[in-house]
Amino acid sequence: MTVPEGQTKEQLPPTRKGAATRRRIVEGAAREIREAGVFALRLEDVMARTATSKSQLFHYFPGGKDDLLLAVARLEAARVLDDQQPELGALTSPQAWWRWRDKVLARYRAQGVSCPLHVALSQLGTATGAGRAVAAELLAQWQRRLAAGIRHLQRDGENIAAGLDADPDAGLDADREAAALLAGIQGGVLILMTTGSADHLEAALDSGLARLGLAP
Amino acid sequence: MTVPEGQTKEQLPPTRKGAATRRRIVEGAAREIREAGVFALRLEDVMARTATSKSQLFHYFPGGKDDLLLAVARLEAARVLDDQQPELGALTSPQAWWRWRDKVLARYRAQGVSCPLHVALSQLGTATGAGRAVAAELLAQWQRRLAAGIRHLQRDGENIAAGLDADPDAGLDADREAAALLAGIQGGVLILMTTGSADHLEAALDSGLARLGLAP
DNA sequence: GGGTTTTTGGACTTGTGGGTCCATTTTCGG
DNA sequence: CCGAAAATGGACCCACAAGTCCAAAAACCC
Repeated sequence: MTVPEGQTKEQLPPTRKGAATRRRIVEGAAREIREAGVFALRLEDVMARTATSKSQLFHYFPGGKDDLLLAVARLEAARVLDDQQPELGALTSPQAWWRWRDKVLARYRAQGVSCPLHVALSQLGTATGAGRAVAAELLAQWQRRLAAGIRHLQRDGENIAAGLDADPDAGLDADREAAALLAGIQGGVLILMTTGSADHLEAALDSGLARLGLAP
Repeated sequence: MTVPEGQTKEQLPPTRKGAATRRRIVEGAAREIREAGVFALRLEDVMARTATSKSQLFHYFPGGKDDLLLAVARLEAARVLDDQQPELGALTSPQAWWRWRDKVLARYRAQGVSCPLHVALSQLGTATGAGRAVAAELLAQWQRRLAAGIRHLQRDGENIAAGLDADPDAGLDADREAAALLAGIQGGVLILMTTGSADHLEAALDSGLARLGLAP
């Protein structure tokens, strides 16, 4: 109802060749954005890089540029979680948590000042709603896994410190803490994007883990 | 050196009338953005709303749209800190911290899904560097005040709990904790912008304050 | 009050890059 | 191997808002 135009449907091409072309276009656009930024992104560039014609672009992305951008956003969103695996999927020990922390930090340090997902989303004109949905879904999944990891920590803490009461994170609401940690990460990345320094991201991660009772 | 074109200089009009016009334009553009978003922002709209002509726009903002956007960003950046006063300037007691927390939360809840500053910055084409500078300066000031507040808390803690060692925040690096807290806020706002829910912002704030030893 | 600078009006240019169309070729199912 | 559906090439369009210009009016300074 709130999506009057735009082509939000994932439309998978029926033929093998078509699917390949579509993939090529999306990946090419993604690389283009990573290298040159979204501002510079013209359909022509994508055409040149992926050796396709305009008719193909509009064939696979009837909604035009927004549609393509949305596909790129989906790709990049998937990559965000993938890049944190396998740790994010199995935050079952303090060691796993720290490995995860290091991976996140390294990933965003390497990515540097330009976040393809954030920037793709920000350029979405008409299909803003759909873009938000992609981002929201990513955040939800991310948070879910963090919360699972926190609960794991809490269970282990209970077993080990049964009888004692020194466990720092026993009384915490796992979802809420996951939300706070996720917010810290997002903010850290945002600040990294504007200042070029990952200090805030690192501080947020370390502060968050400390709060969960994980000492460096 | 890295600013080849663009008009980064603040150029204050020499005459009274000129200054007024310039202000009118910036404020009109800011309102326009708040109401309709940046995507919708056309110079014509600004002209209509502020009763100015194109020559005026380019007279006061030789760099064109980017230049204007930058001015809006500066305005909104100033507003961000102002809206947190007077608490942010005097985080000298737990009560002040909590009042500040409430104010931040209320401010961003009211602002809702669209952050004028963030969105103005994101639309800056050429003058991206200058935009980053504005954002970086805002973050730096913000963090400085948080850090000052944390140090205050630590000093008070020492006095009160002299001899004891139960003070939770005594050993913390104030700047680092301020950085983490700021990251949480930024991330919370970012998430608010994409999901419409302020839960993350609230979680980040509460988690951050708890870490500073401030119980609700 | 006169000369200079600033401010303002508004018509005109521009060019760019997104979007449309149709003809041709290729793929694919049976 | 044939006919339908899908994929592709590339010419064309064109809206549209950013940016330019010059001349008239107002403000300022002494």
